[in-house]
Amino acid sequence: MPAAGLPTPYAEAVLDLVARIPRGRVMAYGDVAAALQQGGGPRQVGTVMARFGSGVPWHRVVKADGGLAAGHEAEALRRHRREGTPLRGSRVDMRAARWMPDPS
DNA sequence: GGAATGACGATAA
DNA sequence: ATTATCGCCATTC
Repeated sequence: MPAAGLPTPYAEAVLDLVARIPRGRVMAYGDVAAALQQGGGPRQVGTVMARFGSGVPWHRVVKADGGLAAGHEAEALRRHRREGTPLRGSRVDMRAARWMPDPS
């Protein structure tokens, strides 16, 4: 596995947050962006995951409608079934599985 | 330093 | 349910 290019500070912030999403829960790309409280948006988070996501539980980051990560649907679905994420067919049940970090 | 890129999101049809 | 379009904005070219 070739090492990824140098992670930007923004990328590190994204990865830190994604790493603490609990088992069986998820965050939407836009949720991650909002929780960071520093610029950026859903697309920026997606770009970071595409480049540096290999080291974090990337399958716990989903689309706002519960859709799984583009290009890794099969893999993500398998992992969610294994860790008990609330699903509705091949989509995550956002109402039940959505997680936001504690404000502490 | 301007243009292109893209694990997205909301809305419209 | 699905496709099409537009807005968003850090990063890359």
